[in-house]
Amino acid sequence: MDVINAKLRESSYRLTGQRKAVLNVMLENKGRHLSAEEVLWEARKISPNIGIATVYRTLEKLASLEVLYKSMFEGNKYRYELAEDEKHHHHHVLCLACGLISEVSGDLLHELESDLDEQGYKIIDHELKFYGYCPACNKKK
Amino acid sequence: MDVINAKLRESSYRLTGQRKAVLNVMLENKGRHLSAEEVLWEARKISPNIGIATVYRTLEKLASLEVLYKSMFEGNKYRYELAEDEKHHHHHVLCLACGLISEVSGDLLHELESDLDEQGYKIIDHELKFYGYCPACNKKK
DNA sequence: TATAATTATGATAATGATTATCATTATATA
DNA sequence: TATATAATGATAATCATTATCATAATTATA
Ligand SMILES: [Mn+2]
Ligand SMILES: [Mn+2]
Ligand SMILES: [Zn+2]
Ligand SMILES: [Zn+2]
Repeated sequence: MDVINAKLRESSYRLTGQRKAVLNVMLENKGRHLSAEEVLWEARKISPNIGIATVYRTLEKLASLEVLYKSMFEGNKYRYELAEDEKHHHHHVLCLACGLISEVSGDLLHELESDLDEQGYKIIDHELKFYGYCPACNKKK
Repeated sequence: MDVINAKLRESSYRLTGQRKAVLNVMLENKGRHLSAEEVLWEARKISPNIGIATVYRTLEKLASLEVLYKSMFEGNKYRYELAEDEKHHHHHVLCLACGLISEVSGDLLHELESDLDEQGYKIIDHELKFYGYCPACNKKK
């Protein structure tokens, strides 16, 4: 939280009531992947008049500061999650039955990346998503 | 092409002029990743009155038959490519400078998948995207 | 063949997430 | 306090995709 505050100040972003609200929502949902709309409903419990535009703006700012990660899940909707610097670069498993999003921290992709390096590519980032059934849904069948 | 025809017949889909046009476009662009809009323009050279709805419908059908692969690239737009069964499950490298989409056929992800298997997951599919600079753009800097 | 049933098409409206606009308000600075 | 700057919320615009629906083409049936 102090780190986040520092990042905001560095970029001369004011920590307004609305931004505090959005931040609180994300902090209280550590580990969850929320859509802008979901953040809006939660944030309105703290800052009742906050508008969707401000939510989008704040989420974008926080993502650009790497306080949040932004990722597309349903194919037409972004979701945001708190970036915990420990598992900096993690990946996702999506359950095709219940929609559960779980995480994979292992990262054996560096071998592929170094292959690409040798071919002349400069790889900056990668994103991996597994699709399948979570343990609970897998048992039910 | 015979295979595709067979697949269509199996599903009792008529191979209409419009569908032939869309198919031709995809066949003549083997290896490229086209948006629905791009397919529309090309298809109109063959079937001038074809509408965007028919293009979407046809692309969806062909994707469900696994004749095409469908994948999101720009974050808000799907692209379709001919599914060549050789490199069945390939992955993508996106150049952040010129937008070039190249492909990675290596697949070291099975280790991650088997980890998940042991945890009770049933993995059906996965999608990996690298973001970075292609060799050409990488040199220019 | 004539007719009925099915499937496909194209124009256009609707949808839904995101972005842009703009007048108003809050905050910081001189 | 006056003034510049940043932030906000309502709402319109955008853009890809999907739904609707009347019409046309194809196939099955009598
Ligand atoms: Mn995550
Ligand atoms: Mn490809
Ligand atoms: Zn599940
Ligand atoms: Zn490039």
